[in-house]
Amino acid sequence: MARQALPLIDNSYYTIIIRLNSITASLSQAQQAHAHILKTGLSNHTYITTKLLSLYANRLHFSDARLVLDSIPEPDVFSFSTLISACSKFHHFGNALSLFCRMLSRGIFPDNFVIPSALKACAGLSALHTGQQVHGLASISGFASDSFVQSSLVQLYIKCGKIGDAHQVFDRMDHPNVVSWSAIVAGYARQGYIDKAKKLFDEMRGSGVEPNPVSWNGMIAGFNHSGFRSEAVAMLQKMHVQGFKPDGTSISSVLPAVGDLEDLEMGLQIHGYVIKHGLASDKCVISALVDTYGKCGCTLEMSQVFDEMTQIDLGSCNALVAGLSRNGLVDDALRVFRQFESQDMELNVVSWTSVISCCAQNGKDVEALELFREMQVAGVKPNSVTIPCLLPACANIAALMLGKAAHCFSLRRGISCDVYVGSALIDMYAKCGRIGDAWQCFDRMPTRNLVCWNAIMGGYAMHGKAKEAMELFHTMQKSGQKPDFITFTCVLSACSQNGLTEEGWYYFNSMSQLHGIEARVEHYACMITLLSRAGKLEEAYHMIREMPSKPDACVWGALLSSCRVHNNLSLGEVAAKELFELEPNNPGNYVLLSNIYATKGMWKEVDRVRDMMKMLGLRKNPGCSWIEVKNKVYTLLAGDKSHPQMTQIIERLTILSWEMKKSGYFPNTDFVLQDVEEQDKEQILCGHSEKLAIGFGLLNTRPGSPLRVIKNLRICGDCHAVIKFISNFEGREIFVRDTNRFHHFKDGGCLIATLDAKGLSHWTVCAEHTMESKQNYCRVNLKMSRLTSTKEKSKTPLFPVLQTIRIVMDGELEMLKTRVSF
DNA sequence: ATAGGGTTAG
Repeated sequence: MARQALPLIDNSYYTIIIRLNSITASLSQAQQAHAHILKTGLSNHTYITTKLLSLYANRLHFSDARLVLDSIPEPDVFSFSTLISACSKFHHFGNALSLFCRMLSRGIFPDNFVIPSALKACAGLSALHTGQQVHGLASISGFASDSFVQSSLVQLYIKCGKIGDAHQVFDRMDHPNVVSWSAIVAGYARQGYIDKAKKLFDEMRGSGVEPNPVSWNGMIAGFNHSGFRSEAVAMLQKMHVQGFKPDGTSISSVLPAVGDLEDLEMGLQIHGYVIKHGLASDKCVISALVDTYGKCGCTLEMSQVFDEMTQIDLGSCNALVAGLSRNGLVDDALRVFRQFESQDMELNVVSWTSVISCCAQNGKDVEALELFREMQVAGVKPNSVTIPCLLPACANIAALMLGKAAHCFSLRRGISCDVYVGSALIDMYAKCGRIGDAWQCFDRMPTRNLVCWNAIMGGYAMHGKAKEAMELFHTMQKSGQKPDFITFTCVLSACSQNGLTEEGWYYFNSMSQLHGIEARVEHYACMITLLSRAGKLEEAYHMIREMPSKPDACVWGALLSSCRVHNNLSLGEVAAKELFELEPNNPGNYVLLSNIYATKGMWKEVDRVRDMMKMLGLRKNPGCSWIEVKNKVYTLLAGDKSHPQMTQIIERLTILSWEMKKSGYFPNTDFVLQDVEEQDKEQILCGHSEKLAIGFGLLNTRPGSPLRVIKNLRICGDCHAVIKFISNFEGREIFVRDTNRFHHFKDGGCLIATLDAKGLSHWTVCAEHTMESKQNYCRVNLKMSRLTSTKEKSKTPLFPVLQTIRIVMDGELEMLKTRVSF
């Protein structure tokens, strides 16, 4: 489209151009000029209007720019290009592409300036397919050999992970300049092709193009990104040796690698370099330093770097929160976070995700969900990192509905294919008893990494589906994915739950022989469980003795649990003695031992264990009876003895107890009552013991409907027997999960299977705890929540959901209170 | 008028 001829003499025309050119910052100047242009009728001049459009666009006033563009009677490629490139420049990629399409649809032919802008937008959106179409367009338009176009194509393909395609374009370039060289080299480094990257780096020099600091930094960042940490550090050293001065970017690219390597020495050296070269004013360098010290466990140095910072920077604040959380200083992390919040800092998605992840990783599941709600209220949008941080919290408290909402959110945001999101979803569904949904998530993933495979295998193992887990193990290998030690933990735990001794041994041995993976404590724990469940207690004990590393609580716990099942006193005492050392505050161990004594009628010893617990301040009552359970219920309900269900509950418990005794369960001992804090009445009521919870569940669900018990605790022998008995007696399926401790989980009789989804109200008994903070068990909180019926579900909005969920949860408590008011 | 490198959350 030819531009309009300039008027010969038109003062206002030149005046306005001079004026437009002189506008530097102020938007109001642009608006004034705009008004003037409209007034003088100069808006027909494409050159002027395009200039104006550029003013608006480069001040991020896209809507005004768009208005101007639309007002141009015959816009040319230059007008469109101006706006499209501004959109791309400021990351408004969607706008850029829609404008590009509009341009094409108006029959305006693209030029070699607009195509790179469009390609940049495609790269920004990782829109490979659209990018390929633009590539095609560039080819038929004869711009495929334009070096800017080629360079943009290289960028696009690298961004979309198509390094091969990027290289093809690159190869066709006549004389790639340092920019293109750097891009392709960084692309290879980022994808983890370190040898290829190094080779190209040398080739670049060979072809007479000298790398500049950007080229070096690209390599360092690329290596770091693909997990080649030592390579990244080595690259920095090489850069330094060869006389290139590492700048702030080099330092902030290499520091994460230094932190991951926990190479404090290197960190200190780099810190020295930073001070010496005046890089301490660089925000990224500071936040990376905070992060590095945090990763090296130097919280003092970390705080020092943070405090010395002259200007507060969000990145460093986030790094500080993460560093505190990483070093177990959860309360400090939360306090610091709240402090930043109260200072009116513009917290971003990283800030919120850090603190959510901090809670979720430290047993504060409910807090994590509450923070997620606050995040939504604050108007910060969760992303593909937030969701996998949140999902474990959902899984731990079996908040299936919220987990599903997070799933819907991921689908809508198009992040459900992300390997982290997908793996977290698989895990969440599996832990909420929905192995079918977990499988669907897995099945629909377009790309899977090891984490995904492990998640689904772990899920099947958790559900006692050993056959499926083993099949997946082989499918995975066929697909070329190599197993790691977690894979073997999943497979072995699947075997151990199903008594597959032979298979267990096979996988255990093949681990080091075929895959070069040394057996860790958790693998031994699986084998110990497998052997001891099969009654081969001596063999299990022998294996513990032969273990290369020090057996941990899981190992001894597996033995003790089975000793309780088989009532093997001598080995039980050995295991208990070890456990009392390793986990002096875990009441379950004392209970298991005292149960063995009780079975043998050794009441003196039972008393001795009781005394030990009393001395340690462990509020547990080993070997207490159903009578005591009943008394407990009375005490709890003291405020309202006339509750309509009270009598029924007591009756039910009495009948069950009687029937159990009659059927020969527990000839000598009675049930274990899980003791909890008096002040948390609803918690006591909800999860005082599996037996109570199941009792309530039996009472409040339709006969025959499945129940599930979700526990994060080691389930001791008696509880197993209760569950086993009730499932037979009531003809109900009772699903039990013991998070993260597959090998302690499930005795022969406990079924684990999928819950039905017929909209029945299920009771979910959640024991929330898990944190074994290094050595000791923390306090155990038991919780109960109810999964809503299908009807209720449909009323619940998806996202943002937490507010609703909270209300539902509180509502549940209300409901509980009215049912069994306390 | 267009182009390559950075921190913090999994």
